[in-house]
Formats: sequence, C-alpha cells, structure tokens
Amino acid sequence: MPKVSEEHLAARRRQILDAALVCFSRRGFHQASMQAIFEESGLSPGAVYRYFKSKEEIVEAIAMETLGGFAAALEAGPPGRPDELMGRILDTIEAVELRDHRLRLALQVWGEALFNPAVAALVRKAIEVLHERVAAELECDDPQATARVLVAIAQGSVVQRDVYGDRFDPKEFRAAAVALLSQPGGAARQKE
Amino acid sequence: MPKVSEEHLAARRRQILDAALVCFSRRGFHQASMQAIFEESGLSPGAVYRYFKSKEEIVEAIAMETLGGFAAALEAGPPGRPDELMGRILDTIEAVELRDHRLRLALQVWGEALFNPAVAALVRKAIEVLHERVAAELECDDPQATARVLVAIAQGSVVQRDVYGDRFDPKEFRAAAVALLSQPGGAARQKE
Amino acid sequence: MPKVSEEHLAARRRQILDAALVCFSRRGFHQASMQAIFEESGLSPGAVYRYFKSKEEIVEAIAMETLGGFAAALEAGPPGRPDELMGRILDTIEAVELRDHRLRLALQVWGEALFNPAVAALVRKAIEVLHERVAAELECDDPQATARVLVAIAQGSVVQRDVYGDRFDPKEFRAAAVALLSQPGGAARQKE
Amino acid sequence: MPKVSEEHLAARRRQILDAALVCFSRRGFHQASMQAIFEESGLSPGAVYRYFKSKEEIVEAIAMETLGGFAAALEAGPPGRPDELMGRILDTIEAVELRDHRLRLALQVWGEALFNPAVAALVRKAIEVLHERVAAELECDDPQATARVLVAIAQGSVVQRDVYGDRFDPKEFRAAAVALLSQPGGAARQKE
DNA sequence: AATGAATGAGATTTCATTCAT
DNA sequence: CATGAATGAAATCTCATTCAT
Repeated sequence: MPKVSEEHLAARRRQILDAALVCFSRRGFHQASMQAIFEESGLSPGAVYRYFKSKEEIVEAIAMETLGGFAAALEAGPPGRPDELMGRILDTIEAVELRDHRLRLALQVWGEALFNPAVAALVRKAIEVLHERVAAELECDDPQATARVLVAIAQGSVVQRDVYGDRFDPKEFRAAAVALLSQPGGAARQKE
Repeated sequence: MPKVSEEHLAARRRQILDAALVCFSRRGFHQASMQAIFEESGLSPGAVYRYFKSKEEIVEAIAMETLGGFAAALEAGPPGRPDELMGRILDTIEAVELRDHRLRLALQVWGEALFNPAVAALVRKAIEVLHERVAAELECDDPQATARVLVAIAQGSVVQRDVYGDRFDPKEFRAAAVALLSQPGGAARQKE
Repeated sequence: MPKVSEEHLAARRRQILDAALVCFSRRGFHQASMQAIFEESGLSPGAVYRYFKSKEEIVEAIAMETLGGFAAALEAGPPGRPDELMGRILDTIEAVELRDHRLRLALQVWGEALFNPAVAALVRKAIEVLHERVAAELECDDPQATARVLVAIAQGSVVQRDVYGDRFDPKEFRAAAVALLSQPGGAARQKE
Repeated sequence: MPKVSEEHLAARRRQILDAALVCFSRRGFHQASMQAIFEESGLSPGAVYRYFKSKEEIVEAIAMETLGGFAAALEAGPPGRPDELMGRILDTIEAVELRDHRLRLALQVWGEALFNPAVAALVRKAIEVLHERVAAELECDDPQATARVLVAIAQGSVVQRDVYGDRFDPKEFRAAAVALLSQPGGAARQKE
C-alpha cells in the first residue's frame, strides 16, 4: 500500500522528531535510546528507520530545528544601540523558550558540536547567521566584534538558565545586561 | 605490591584521570568507553575500579577538577570597573586553557549538569563561587547582577571558542568585550 | 519477521526455557552463564532478553515450572491411609522424573528459596498446595500434621536421589516407606 | 617473621571459616564473593589464600563441618523402635541448629553436591554414616531400608524449615512424625 | 606471615540496526 | 508503508586469584 500523501510523510516525521525532542530533553542525546523514541512516538523501529536512517540523523535534525528556531524568531528591526539590541535578543530567547522549551537542547547541541562535525557545521552556521543579523542592526564602532559579545551574553544566559533551572531569573538578567551596556563606564558607581 | 605509598596511590589516580581527560575530550563523556580509559591509562579494569567505583564517579571527578581549575586561577585583585574585571576574567580563561586544555570539557560539564544531579550541584556551586568573587571585586551600581552578566560573557566566549575552534580569536573577543563595557552607550557611534 | 503467531512466541519461550533447563541442570543456577543459554538455545542475547528481562526471571520461570509439575501430576484419588497415599506420592515423583528429569532442579529450587524471595514464595505456595492435597486425602487422626510428614518423606527421597544418583533405588525406598507406615509399631521386630 | 604457633594457624583458619559461614548463610555459596569473606574476616586476600587455595576449598571445608556436626551430635543409644529413634534424630537436629545455625547451609550443601564431586562425596559419606548409625540402633524388620526412610524424614524436615523459616514448628513436626510411626496403620481413624 | 594492588577473563545486559513478513 | 522479532557487537562492572613487597 505504497504512495502516501506528502502530509502523511511530514506528519510521521514530525511525530518522530517530537518524540525525540522529549527523549533528548529528558536524558540527553547519548543516553536516550532509540527504544525510548519508539515508545514515545508510538512507532515501530522499522517505521522510524524509514524516515531517518540512523540515530545520528535524528540528532542532526533536532539540532537543526533547535538552532533554526532562534534565528528565525529574531525579528528584524531598525538599527539600534547595543543595549537595545541586547534587550531584543534576550526577549527573543524568552519567547522561543516559552514556545518550544528547547533551551536544554541548545546546550546539548553545542556540546554535540564538539564531536560531531555535521552538528558542528550547523552550529557554526547558526551562530554566524545570528552574528550577521546582530552586526547588521548595530549602530556602534565595531559592529562585528560587538555582535560577537552580544551573542556571547545570550549564550551565557542560556548556560546559566540551564544550570540554574528555576532559580535563574530572566527578567533580572535582562535588566542587568541592558543596564551594563547602556551605562557602561557610568555603571561604575560615580566615584564621587 | 601491597601497602604502597600515598604518592603511589595519588599517582595512579592521576594516571586514570589523565587518561579519562584524553578520552572524554576526544569523544565526550558518554561516547568514551571505559575500555578506552583502560587502554589510554595502561591499567586493567580492576585497577581502575579500585580507584573509582563507577564511570560516573570518574566523570564527576573530571567535572570537579575542570570547574575548580577556573575558580582557583582567578586571582583576587583590587575592586575595579566592569570592563577591567572582564579583561581579567578573559585573561584567566586564556591562561587556564593554555595550561589545561579543558575548555572542551567545560562545555560538556555544563551539558552533563542537565541530567546528572551531582554534576549539576558542582556546576552551580562553581558558578556561584565565581559570581561571588566577581561581585566582590566590582565597583558599580548592582554588583550582583552585573557579575552575572560578566560571567555570562565568559561562558559565551567558551561556547564560541569550543564551536569555532581555531577560528575564534580570543584577543579580538577580549578587546571587543572590554570596549563594549567601557564605553557602552558611548560605543554607539557618536551619532554626530 | 514481524507480527508472529502466538505459537511462535510460545515456542521461542519454550526454546529458551528448554535451554535453561539443560544449562541449570548441568551447572546450577548461578554457575550457568547466560552465554551458555544463548548457545544452548541457538538464540542471540537480544532474542533471549526479549522474552525474559533478566536471568533471574528465567530462574523464576524454571522454578515455577518445576514446582508446578509435581503438584499437577499428583492425581486426586479416594481418601486413604497414610501408607497408601505415601505410595501414590512416591509413584508420582517417579513418573514426573521419568518425564521431565527435573529432580536435580527441585533441590536447587529449594536452595534458591533461601536467598530469593520470589522463589521462596513460589516454593512455599507449592509445598502448601501439596500439603493441602495430601491432607485432604488422608484418613487418619491428624491429617494436617501427618501430611507434613508424608511431604517430608517425599522431599527427603528427592534429596537422597539427587545425592546418590543411580545408587538410589526408588523401588526399595518406596517399599520401605510404605512398610514403615503400614505396620509402624508392628515393624518393630515382633519382640517375641 | 615466619614460624608461628599451631594455635595461631588454627585460629586463623577458624576466623576464615567463621567469616565464610556468615557470608555463605547470607548469600549462598556462589553469590557470596571472596571479597565479602575478606571483609567479614578482617583478613587480606593474601592471608586467606595462604590457608585455602581456592574458594572451592573453603566451600568444601564448610560443607565438611556442616555435615560432620550432625553426625557427631547424634549420640549413641540403646536400640529402639523407629518412632523412638525418629524422635531422637529430630531432637538432635534441633539441638545442633540451636548451637550452630547451619540448617540453611545443609540445604545448600546438598545442592552443591549436584555439581561438585568433592562435596558430593562428602555428602554421600555423611548420609552413609548417619544411615549406618540409625540402622544399627533400629529394632525392626528391615533396619537398612527403614533407616533410609527415617533419614529422609529428617532431611525433609530440614527442607521445610529452611523454606518456611519461622513458620515451621519443629515441635509439632516431631510429634506428628513420632505419632505416625508409632501407630501407623493405627493412625488410620479406626474405621469403625 | 601478611599485605593489598593489580590482573584480566568473563558476567549480565543494552542498544542501534536489519529485514522477513 | 509498516511491523517487530532478531541480531550481535559492545558496554559497564565483578570477581577469583596472584605476587612484589
């Protein structure tokens, strides 16, 4: 009974990736088993392997989705100062996390990039893209270099959030980051 | 070979941890096998298991060393502005990386914290300590919150370096970060 | 080879249990290795573990079969005197041994009950059942207590047979037991 | 520092066997590890292996002690009827158990005899001895065969006690056995 | 005599993957 | 297109035993 609609195929793929998302979030890429994905998805091994030819391919698909989500969500806006852009970036992370709950995966994906060249390429590309977007919207002396720092702040915030869980306060972090960037030297307590 | 000196025992432990360091850096915590550690260390399974009672214990020991290394290396100094402290933090990372080559592990350790409560506790503690150190040396409006941002920049720099490898330029990043913090709003191209 | 008939599954289970039977009889529960069961059954580890999730589960299944075999084989009959019932019990043991060759296992199962609570429960249940059956068919003063002694004679005969191997003569034992019970005091050489 | 008194050697041996007794009673011959014996005895592997050249030798020594204990404890007495002797045998088991707590081991030893020829020989010898002693003190038609049945009752009582633990009532069992043997046919409720 | 560090074979179990149906 | 039984390599860890000190 071959020939099945495009939608059907896409739905199956989604079903598998959703299950993988759950499993990877729960135990990590390498501690989650294919067996767990079969169960979570309600599909048989054969079915899953029809859509992805290895576990690694699933990992890569999840990595791609996870990284792509952020880039896609960062809306273009008018050029602005670093602190303004920083606020927008952190707001976007917040929005995406609310929608997808993929922050735990982001950290994993970066870690996976250390050993998996395909994922490494994805991650590099994604950071690159983000970086270009940010640089393009920055109004400051060295937009390229500054963009890298803003991206680092965002990445660091993800690390802290993943590690601290509920004890990380995104609003507070956002305020601190924006303040630091808006009155840098000034933040130094007006010494006298 | 009974009753052996303390140093001997310590040396064996080191031998195992050094081997684990190599293996984990090469393949990651969960893809490195115990077998690989036996071979890299030149010891038998029984010998390794005399010093660590599970793979997880080795992972935790490595995590602890890796995190402790940074905290220990950040020398105390006189209070200063955020940009000054940022420079010192990034220099420390640089120095530690040159010495230990553990930056790849740092990212892995953060990832491990997502699923391993013991490692999570270690990481939280380590970040906490760093955070307190930084806050204590900051002269600015809200040292606690500001410290968190500086730590985030440092963490983000580690992510970028791990992902970019040689293409990450630490000096450039350092310069950009310090510049951004010293003339924050000011960095906004003096609009005219 | 998907969706396979019930019989196929049952047959595979049998195949594994038959192999386990051989291996356990040959070396004992704890000295028989899973490897041996894989080889004896001609199945792969994965296949065996699909049907039983641990070695212990196989041990328990074998214990259950072994104990159940005896209970099932003891046919109901009209109430009778202790010596009559004793004869029937020993005959049943004989018949079951001829059919299944599980006497070596019976002793092992009792031993396993010392340390394995699940097996202990099985054994207690089996002895209980046997005991009730015997008591129900006894015509004598205290059927409950008497049943316990008849069961003990049966158990002791199994011990002796296992230990003596071919040198144990079941017919002789049966005759002696029946004689002892039929002319108890009387068996005392008519003193004058 | 060689040459040590005989007593010292004997004491060490005892120390090891006592530890083994504890370990074997707790987990069984094959599930108790040598490591456990080292710990329980407070001796090093090297020390233990000086006195016994393998685990099997310890098992055999324990088996020997366990079996010997019963034979030695059954005091000689004047010839008597089966029921009288039965009472004495069960009383002896009781006394020995109170003293040594080795009943759990007895069942294990019988099981071990299935696979270990040295133990099998010991067990056969022990049963033989017991058998001869009992036969010699029996006053009845076929002392040899009757002795075997009495021994079986004793063995069966050990099985039941091991399996039932505290729920086995030795006094009740003793009474039932003696009654059955003293009024065998008679126990059959005088049908009219 | 005694120690205990070290060995290395081997135990149980899991897991990604395949392919007959 | 889908199933799920089967595979078998490999993973972690244990254990009886040895031997240099």
